[in-house]
Amino acid sequence: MTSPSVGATERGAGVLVRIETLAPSLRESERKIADYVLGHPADMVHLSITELADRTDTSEATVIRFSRKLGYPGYSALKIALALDLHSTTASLPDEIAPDDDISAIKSKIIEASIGSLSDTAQLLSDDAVGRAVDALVVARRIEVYGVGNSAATAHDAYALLMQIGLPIVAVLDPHLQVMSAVQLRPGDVALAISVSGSTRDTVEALRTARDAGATCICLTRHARSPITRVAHISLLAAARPRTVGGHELLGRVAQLAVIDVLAAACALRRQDASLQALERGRKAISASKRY
Amino acid sequence: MTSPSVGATERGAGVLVRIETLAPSLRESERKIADYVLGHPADMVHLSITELADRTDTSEATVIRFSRKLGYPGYSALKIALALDLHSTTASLPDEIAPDDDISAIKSKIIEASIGSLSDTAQLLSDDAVGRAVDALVVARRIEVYGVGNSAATAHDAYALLMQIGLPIVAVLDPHLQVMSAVQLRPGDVALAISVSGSTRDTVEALRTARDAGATCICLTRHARSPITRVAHISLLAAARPRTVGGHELLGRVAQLAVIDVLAAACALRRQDASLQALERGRKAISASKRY
DNA sequence: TCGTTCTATGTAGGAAAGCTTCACCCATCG
DNA sequence: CGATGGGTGAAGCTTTCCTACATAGAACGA
Repeated sequence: MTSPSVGATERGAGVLVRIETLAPSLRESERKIADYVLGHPADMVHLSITELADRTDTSEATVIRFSRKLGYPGYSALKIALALDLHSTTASLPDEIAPDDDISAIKSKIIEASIGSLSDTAQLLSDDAVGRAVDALVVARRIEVYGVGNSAATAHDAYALLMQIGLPIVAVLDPHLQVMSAVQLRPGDVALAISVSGSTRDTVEALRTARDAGATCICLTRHARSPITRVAHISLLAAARPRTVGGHELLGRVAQLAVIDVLAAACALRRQDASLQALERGRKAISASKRY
Repeated sequence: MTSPSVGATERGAGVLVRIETLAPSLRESERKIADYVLGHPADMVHLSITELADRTDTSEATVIRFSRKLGYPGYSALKIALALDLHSTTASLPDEIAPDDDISAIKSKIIEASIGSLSDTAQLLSDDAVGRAVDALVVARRIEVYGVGNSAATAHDAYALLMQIGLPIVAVLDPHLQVMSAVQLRPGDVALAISVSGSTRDTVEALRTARDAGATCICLTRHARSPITRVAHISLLAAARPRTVGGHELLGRVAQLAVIDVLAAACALRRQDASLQALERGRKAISASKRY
C-alpha cells in the first residue's frame, strides 16, 4: 500500500511541481489528467470533476485517485490548492533551447531553469524528511554514499561536503563495491543513494542491500514514487526543470547540490562545535600548503 | 467614476477589494460574512458553505446571496477566485544561518542563497568567454578537466556531461597525474581547470603545464583576478554567495554546475547532429540495461 | 496454452456540498 | 392597525463529489 519512505513531499508543496515528480509513477489515464492540468492549470480550477473527466477521456474515479496520489483528500482540495498556487505560476514553461539561440539566450535559459528547479525544490523537499535524515546522519557510525553515472559526481560532492564537517562518510562509486560495502553496514549506519531517475538498477540494488543489512537508507531523487523511494526509509526530493536541446531532455543537477548543502548545514548546526572544529582543521590544512 | 453604468468593479478585480467596495450595501448577515472573509481569507478557501454559514451565524442561503452580490455564480466560484487572489507572501531572508534556525529556515536560506548565486552568475559570466570556450571545445582533439578537493566533484560532473554530448573529454583528479597528463597536450587541445578560490596550487600548476604544452586553457572560478585567471586564456566566472554557519563561510557550487550546463548546451547546439546522436546512444545504452 | 492473480480503469449508487424556494419575521408606511 | 416589502433561515432539491464494486486487460505460473 504505502512505501516505507514517509513524508516524501512537503505538505503545502506546489501542485504542478508535485505532478512532475510523480509523473513516472502515473498510469495512462492519470497521465492524461496530469497533462491536462499541466497544460491548462488556469482552466482546471473552474472545472467540475465530471467536466475534467470528460475532457481527459477518463472517469471521475480516476480523477479522485489522481488527487489522492498527489496528497490531497479529494478533488475540491486539489482545485483549491492549485488555485492558491497559481498566482505565482511563472509556469515551468518549456525551456526549449532553439537551434538559433545565441550564447546569451542559452545562458539565460539555463540559469532560469536552474533557478526554477531550486524554487520547486524549496516546495518539494520535506522538512520532516530532512530532519530525520539529519537525525540519522549525526549519530551514524559509518555513512556511505552511492551513485553511478551522472550521479557519481553528485555522490562525490556529497562526500566532499559532509566529510568536511566531520561526518564519517565515504563515497562508493563502483556498483560492485557498492553492494559489497553495503552488506557490511549495521544498524545505526547510514546509506545515502543518489539517482535522479530513481530507477537506476545498480543504485537501487545497493540501497536494498544496505537496508537488508539494517542500515538507515536515504535516497536523493527527482521522482517521488520510484523504485528507489520504495526501498529508502527517507526520501529527499530535488526538482529539475527539464530543458530540451533538439528534442533531448537534459536535467540539471543544481537542485541536488542544494539539497546536499541543506543536509550539511543542518548537520553542522546540530553537531555545533564538533563540526566547526572539523571545518577549521580542514581550512588550516588547505591554506597552509595548498594555496598560493 | 461613479457612473450609473453596470459592472462598477472590474471583472478580474481582487475579491477582497470587491468586498470592501460593496461593504456599505451589505446587510447585517452579509456583513458578518464579509468580516469573516476579510479576517480569515486563507481559512475561508478551505471551508464548505455550511461551515462558513455556521461560523458566521448565518445561513447557507445568505452565503450564496453574498457570493452573487460580489458577481460570482455561486460559492464555489467565489472560493476559487479568492484562492487565485491570495498571495503566499515570501519575505527575503538574511543569509546567515543562526544556531536556532529550524530545518525549514535552513532550507529557505540555502536555496535563496543558491538562487542569488545563479542570478549573480548570469551577470558575471561573459558571453564572449563562453563563446570562445565553445569554439575551442568543439574542435579539440582532446579535452582534459582538472580539479582537486571540492572541485574534483565539479570536474567529475563536467566530464560526465560533456562526454555525453560526444566530446573527447577526460577528468583527471589526481594532482600528479594532472601535470603528467597536461604535459602531453598539444596545440588545439583544451585544458579546463576548476578551482573556486582560483588559488589552488595543484590546479594552477596543472593548467600552467597545459599552457606551456600549447593547449588552450580555460578556467572556471569564483575570483576574476586570481592566480588561475592569470594562467588561463579564457576565464569563466561563477558566483557564489557565501553563507556562514557559526562564522564559517560555505560556498555553494551550484553556479559552477550551471556554467557547465551552459557550456554543454552551447557545444551541443554547435555540433548539432553529432551531439544529438551521442546523446541518443547514451540514452539507449542506459535505458536498455541499467534501469528498472 | 490456459487458468490465476493482480492492476488499472470505469460504472453506478450513495453522501455531501451547493443551491432554490418559500414562509416567517420585523420594520415601515398608508 | 393592517398592508407592504425586504431580509433571513429552514427545508428540500440539484449538482458535485466520492465510494464500492465490477470488468477488462496485463503479468505470471503451471
